[in-house]
Amino acid sequence: MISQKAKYALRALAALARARDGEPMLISEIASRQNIPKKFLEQILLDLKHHGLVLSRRGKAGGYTLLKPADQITFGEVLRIIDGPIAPLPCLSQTAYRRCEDCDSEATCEIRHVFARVAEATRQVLFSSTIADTLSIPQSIESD
Amino acid sequence: MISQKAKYALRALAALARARDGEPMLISEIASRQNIPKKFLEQILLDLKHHGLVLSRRGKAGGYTLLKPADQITFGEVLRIIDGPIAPLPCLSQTAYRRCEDCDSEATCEIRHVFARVAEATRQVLFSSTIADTLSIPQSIESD
DNA sequence: GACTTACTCTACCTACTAGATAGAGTTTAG
DNA sequence: CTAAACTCTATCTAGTAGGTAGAGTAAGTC
Repeated sequence: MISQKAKYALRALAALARARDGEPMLISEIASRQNIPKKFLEQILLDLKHHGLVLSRRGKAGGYTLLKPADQITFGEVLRIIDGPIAPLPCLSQTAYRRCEDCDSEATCEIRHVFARVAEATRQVLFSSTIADTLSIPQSIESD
Repeated sequence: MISQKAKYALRALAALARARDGEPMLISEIASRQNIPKKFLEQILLDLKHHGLVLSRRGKAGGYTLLKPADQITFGEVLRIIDGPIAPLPCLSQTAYRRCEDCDSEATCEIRHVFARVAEATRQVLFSSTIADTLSIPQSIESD
């Protein structure tokens, strides 16, 4: 299961991708549109900003905008920022490799092979899916 | 990431699959061979027993044995028992479906599609891999 | 240049879970 | 009847998820 935080992050980016060109979007607007606790969303957006996915402006007429085109932000990179490694075992992570403490050796680990295939399959989907893909989902009509 | 507990469970089953035909294997033997805390392993095996994967005998000459052939125990079913749902979102779980609280509707959820593909890809691997697959991994030689 | 709006940052809180440990109880073989 | 071995319930500790609070800072606007 991915975390609630990761879901919020992806949905927030999806909301930004729908924003009219270049117009910054308020945290509070994203929060209400996407049903995300505002103060929690602040943290998430800040995190995404620190990782170069979005850009912010303070003060009046401030808000957030995407820093990269939506089709260049993959689900995989967002999940890595928010939830950490994609791999199901630490010894299979590309970005945060760690030896399994209790494992004698990776060559003789009986379960590593299977999970390597899981990791590969998962990455295949996550890094070929982008925020742009969320734009094709019809949104419920809401009075403006 | 899968839990440590799930790793232990899979490795314990792998150990049982290597046991000489029908011979029950002691918890303590599995624990020492696989480097698993014994008391923790007890709980895990008990859990697997309650789910019909293994069989136990108490008393002298007791121990654990597989209840099904190794090639009929999939990684997926073990993970479900120990870690719960395979799906990355509650609304995509086959065995523990739950609506996402913060989601307006599943039809308009912008991220569900992508994770449905992740779930499918993951299941494909996990339910086609069995404990029998672990038998092909060479084990380090250890003096008996 | 004060006011207001809106992002920024740090701290904190509560409930839950992972990962384990402890120990009394029960079954079986011999 | 006793020793071996599984069974069950309780408990513990550290860490994390998910969220809240509030003071601080920057960017307009009148």
